[in-house]
Amino acid sequence: MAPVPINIPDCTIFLLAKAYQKAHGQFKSMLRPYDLTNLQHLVLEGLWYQEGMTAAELGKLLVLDKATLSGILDRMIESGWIRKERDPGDGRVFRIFTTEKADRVKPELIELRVKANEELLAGFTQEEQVLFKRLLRDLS
Amino acid sequence: MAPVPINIPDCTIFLLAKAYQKAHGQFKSMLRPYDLTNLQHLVLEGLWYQEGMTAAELGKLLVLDKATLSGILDRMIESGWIRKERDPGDGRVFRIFTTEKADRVKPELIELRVKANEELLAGFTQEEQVLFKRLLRDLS
DNA sequence: CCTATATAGTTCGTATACGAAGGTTTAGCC
DNA sequence: GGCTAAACCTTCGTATACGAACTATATAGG
Repeated sequence: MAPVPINIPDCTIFLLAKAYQKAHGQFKSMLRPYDLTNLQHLVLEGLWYQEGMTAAELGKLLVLDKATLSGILDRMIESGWIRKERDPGDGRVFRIFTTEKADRVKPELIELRVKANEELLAGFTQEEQVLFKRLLRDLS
Repeated sequence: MAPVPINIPDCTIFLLAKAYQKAHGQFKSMLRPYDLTNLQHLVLEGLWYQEGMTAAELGKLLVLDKATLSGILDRMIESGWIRKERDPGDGRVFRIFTTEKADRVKPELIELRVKANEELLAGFTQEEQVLFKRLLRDLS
């Protein structure tokens, strides 16, 4: 990832986009050995937090559009990371579960995410790290 | 945009992705009246900074993949925002220029970007704004 | 019981992203 | 001069994103 050019206007939106691009790219390459995309990994983390969520609940938790999520879930079923079950009580709803294939690598993947975050924040002091996360959360 | 759920793991990459998603979405809706996407607007800003750049130079300035840029430029030519000219000296190169259509709305668009940034940072103090931008720049 | 409305998901269209492969043109080197 | 490597750009394949339209199912009211 090339450094952000110095001569770009003082644009926070641009800086944010490039910071995201960099973090996303770094984690993406760490996930390559698992044949998982960033979003697919995020879905697994969401399901490990709470198994059996509906697609709508998962989308709310991960702040993903239902149209986006629909395709991601399809591909993850295709590749055997998750499975879908119709809700017995509500015919509109699917409940999503991780498969054994996913659960086998769960500790590795969580460790990987922790490491990716550490690397990303490696240049910051503890105070800066805490502050950075607060600012990201509190953005208008 | 829904608020970031409290119960998501302490993941900076996720926070960064969602902060970007929010900023991107807000600016996107501000650009809708102009029939410009965020990236198309960014290309215009880049060209106003320096007209006649090659696609490669523009990609470097804006930190965009050349494959991504190729499609964006095509659509912007199609919709009349920019034009391409073969470099007389180097047959491999295209130089990109804004059109009159773009230059007519230049002041509005720049004003719009400034406003979008202000809104995004509205909840922060001056010190926090400066710090936030520094942290985004210095991310590993 | 039946209709009006709301909710859950899918599908479609358009625009990013980006790795990889391919085509063209230039440049370096013997 | 001719060949190889490098630079510039396009194209292809896959995966997001997300608004909008559509289907299927629930639920609320009368």
